[in-house]
Amino acid sequence: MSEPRVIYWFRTDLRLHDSPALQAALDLDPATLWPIFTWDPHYVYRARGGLNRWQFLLDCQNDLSHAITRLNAKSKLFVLREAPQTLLPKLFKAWNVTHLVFEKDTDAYARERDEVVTRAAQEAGVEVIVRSGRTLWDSDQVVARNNGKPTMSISQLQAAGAKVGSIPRPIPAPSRLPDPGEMTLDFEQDPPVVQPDLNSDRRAESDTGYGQIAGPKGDFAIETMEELGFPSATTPHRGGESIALKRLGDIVDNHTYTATFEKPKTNPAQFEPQATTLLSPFLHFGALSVREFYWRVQDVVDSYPGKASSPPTSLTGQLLFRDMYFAAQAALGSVFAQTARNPCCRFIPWHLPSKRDPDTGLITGEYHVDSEQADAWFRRWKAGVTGFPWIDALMRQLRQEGWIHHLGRHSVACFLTRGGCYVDWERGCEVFEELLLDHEPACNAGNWQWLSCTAFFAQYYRCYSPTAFGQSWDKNGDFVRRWVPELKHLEAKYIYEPWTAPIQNQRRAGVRITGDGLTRREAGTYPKPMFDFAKQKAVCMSAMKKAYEIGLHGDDKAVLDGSWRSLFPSPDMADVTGESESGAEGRAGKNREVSTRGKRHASEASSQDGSKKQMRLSFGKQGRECHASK
DNA sequence: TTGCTGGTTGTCTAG
DNA sequence: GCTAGACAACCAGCA
Repeated sequence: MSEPRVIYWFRTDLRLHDSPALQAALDLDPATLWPIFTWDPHYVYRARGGLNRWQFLLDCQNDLSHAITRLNAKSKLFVLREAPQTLLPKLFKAWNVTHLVFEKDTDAYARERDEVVTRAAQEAGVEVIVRSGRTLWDSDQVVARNNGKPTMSISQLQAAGAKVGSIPRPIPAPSRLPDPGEMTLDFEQDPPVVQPDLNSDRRAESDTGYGQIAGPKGDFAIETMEELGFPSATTPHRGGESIALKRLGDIVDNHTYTATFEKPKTNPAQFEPQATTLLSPFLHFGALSVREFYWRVQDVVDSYPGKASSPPTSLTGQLLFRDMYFAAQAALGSVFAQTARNPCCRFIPWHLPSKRDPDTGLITGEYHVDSEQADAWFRRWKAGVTGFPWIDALMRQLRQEGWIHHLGRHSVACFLTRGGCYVDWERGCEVFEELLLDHEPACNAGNWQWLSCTAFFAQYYRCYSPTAFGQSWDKNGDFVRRWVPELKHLEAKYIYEPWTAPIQNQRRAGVRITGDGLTRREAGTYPKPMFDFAKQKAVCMSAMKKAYEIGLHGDDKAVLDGSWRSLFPSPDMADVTGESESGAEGRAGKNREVSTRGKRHASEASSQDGSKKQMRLSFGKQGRECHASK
């Protein structure tokens, strides 16, 4: 056999430290190794990405590229601008490749992509080597050890993980890299499918990213924000493996912080510096290995003389949650990120339900406006002008910096869904997908399901207050003053409920509480709250109770064919099927009706069926992993 | 089958 | 300022 000529395909593993896949490539002792990154149109056009996350990705790529060049002056991260499914088969031939090596990626799209690429490699006689390194344990093995079921609790994850084996220790970064070979491009570029472009409204200029496979100068350079048509990012958080390792080092040097960390006790209102590690964006891009993170922390915990915290609240516990969501996604595939067809996700007839592609059954990113009022609430939530300063501060920090504290995410997610607006969690999930630096499809969908009490968590009566919760952490409202400068000079006793401030106090603080935040917002004003929270909380709670009693899940026939309407008191309220346009107009203000009529309906149903468990409808068992036995 | 316990991260009020 | 208990009541796992 000829000497190995290896393509190492970087994807969500933009690092040199602790990369089992890169080590596997080097173990081949190749004569030639091309470190490449394919600029994949799927992520550029079909996944939502805000400016801040694009910048963070480019930071990670640049840092990795410099690190590669430090090991071999002839090498760097070579970026090729074409979909990997079409590009790699051409490269196999053009570069006379013998091996393709990459880290396993269990995201729904990534699996499909990698299957296509792997088949093409096999047809070209190229050996494919894949190693797991993105999670503590291989997610597919976790699922297998969880009886093929998605991991829906930390205890399930821990039990399955223990059966898979011990978490591998990190391996060192390589000390040398082989030369890259010739990089002839004697083939045509397959142009990307540009439409639909979910990121078009963020581009200030036209996207020239696909002008040439090797970039505008033909040197396989890393993309720039200008090349992609994006204006500058606004986040102060920068990416790259070197920053990640420095930050991790600083964290574990503080033994007390590392060993006694308890997530629920960290302050969501703390800023500059934040109360948590801010390492999640690095995990997302693979600029930091999760196993490296785990063992660096665990070693501190093991040697800590005092009482250390333990999972799930400890630092390593946070990583377990990440693995739990990854394994749940690995088991369920694409439907994990939506209600429809997801057997583990409860059906709640939220406002603003998603439209679905009738062919694939997957949500399209568009939604039905079943209530103009709910749509206005959603737009105000998204823009950070709800009139609730705690919520608005968080949403503005998210938009500006791409990061908010986990408990802040809880606050705004609860507020949008079961604890305020009664808007579909998929709407919030999409906004987070766009804005979060650390957006991880599995964790984002899982956390939205958790907070909306549709999966993982069920205590819907525990509801975050948009006023009291922030106040309990930050009595003076410094966090609000930082992000909602309109209220900067308001007295602390009014800062979380500015509408209660007498007009003289508003005048003294230089602010007037008026308007809806969306139309004709005048300088020196802050909007009125968009609803009476106590009332709206009661409406939501009652509606949740009703939906729990009915007990539908995303894969129930009644959910998929729209017949769920006959089971709910207000049958025209919302539509998760997305296939019917009926009932999509103007039903604002019916929430209260839902809650009061819901009680009657529930009691009728109970008396007919005898028990709540029997009330759960069961239509076909295929694919049921979470509630088939009910 | 029944009953109990625990579940990363709620709020409010009385004492 | 702190704590305990009420609020209203979910699910999964286990004995």
